[in-house]
Amino acid sequence: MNKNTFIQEARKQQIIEATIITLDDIGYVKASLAQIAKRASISTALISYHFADRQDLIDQSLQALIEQSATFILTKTYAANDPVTQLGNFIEASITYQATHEKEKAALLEIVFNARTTEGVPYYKLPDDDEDPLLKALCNILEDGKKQGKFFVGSVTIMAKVIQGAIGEYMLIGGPISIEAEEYSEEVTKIIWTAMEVEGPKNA
Amino acid sequence: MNKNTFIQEARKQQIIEATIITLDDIGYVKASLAQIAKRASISTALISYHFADRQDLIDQSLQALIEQSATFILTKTYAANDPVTQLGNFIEASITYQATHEKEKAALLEIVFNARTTEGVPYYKLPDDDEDPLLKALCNILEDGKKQGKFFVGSVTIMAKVIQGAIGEYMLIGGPISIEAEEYSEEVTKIIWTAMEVEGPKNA
DNA sequence: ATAAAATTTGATTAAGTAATCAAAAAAATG
DNA sequence: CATTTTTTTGATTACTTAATCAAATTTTAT
Repeated sequence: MNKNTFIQEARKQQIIEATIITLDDIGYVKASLAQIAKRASISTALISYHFADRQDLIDQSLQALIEQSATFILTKTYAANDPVTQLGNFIEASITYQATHEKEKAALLEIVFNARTTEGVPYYKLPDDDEDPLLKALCNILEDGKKQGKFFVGSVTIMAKVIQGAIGEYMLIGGPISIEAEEYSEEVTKIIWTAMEVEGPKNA
Repeated sequence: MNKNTFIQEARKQQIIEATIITLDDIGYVKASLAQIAKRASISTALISYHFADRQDLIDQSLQALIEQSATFILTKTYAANDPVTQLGNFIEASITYQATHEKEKAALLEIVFNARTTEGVPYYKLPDDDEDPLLKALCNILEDGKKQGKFFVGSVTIMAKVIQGAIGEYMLIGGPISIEAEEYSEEVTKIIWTAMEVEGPKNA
């Protein structure tokens, strides 16, 4: 039952990886079970054996993608203790993750903008506020900085959205990347700090 | 040939409208010709008569959506002459458009994040810089303000992305809208002006 | 009104879809 | 080594898809 679960878990992981590759490769619309199976070098029936249905596979892939990116970003974020540095870390890590995880970034986009609940509600319209650990962390950092008198913010919620937007926008720069990740994240950090009138190290 | 074109054009317009409604309704994946035809109360073959293929229909719908929003936003933007007000107008008009054109907003998202070129390149990865009239206008405004010594901007390109990101983020707030359009656009304008050290009327 | 042209439809086609299932293969168990 | 359990497959299922086309309808022109 132990090793058994390991093997099962390994195969599920393999199928999820193939799903991510397929989504990046040909997009959500054409990412059929057949296409995913081909990339995993298995039969389509095996996917059905390990996952309840296509929706289930997509959902588990999404969950894996979210967890992976959140771990990466939050680890780097909380390497510091003060909100000013944390914010800089958060922005930099978010951009870096995208730049170094092309496939995962694309797959995440494909799922979020295509999948819908059984009731037909698109995932991107679901209230992310409660669930999204990244948004939560970002809001906490902003609240902290505000309390400590380091940030001057009107609405924390809206400032968080603006930061998320700036990060998200980098996702959409495709093909031959015209703006380097480092340049972009430094400049965005500078902009956000200025907007909050931070006397930061990069903002002098 | 004159009235003829009118009728043809009217039908095409009707089909494009049905496409937008369908995309908003059930999403790109399920927006088949049959579903679109049903909503237009016509046969599927009639769609094929007026459009080369599904891709063509989607492309023409996208073009219509882009033109409509660009006209709306740019008209309001250039009601003013100075870059500071223009920027405020641009942000406000962009948010307002989304808030008042739910269906069009959703349809645009569905197309941009789903459609791909024949070579398989997703539309959102296409280099928008050259074509997108909104980005072009935004960059011009920022350049103007910079030249006139009213904006302090490091990289105009990146500042434009940040603004676009803040606007785009509002698109993704779905369901029971937690933030009012007016509040959001005013706060964003304030943030961006502060980031560029603008002494604006709303920024005192 | 009649002929010609444009528009619209219903039926059909060929291809692809997710999911199921009995049977084969592999692995784990005693 | 034999047998039970888990894993995997190939074939089949019922269904949806975009696109085509001859025939019917409507519109336009004469």
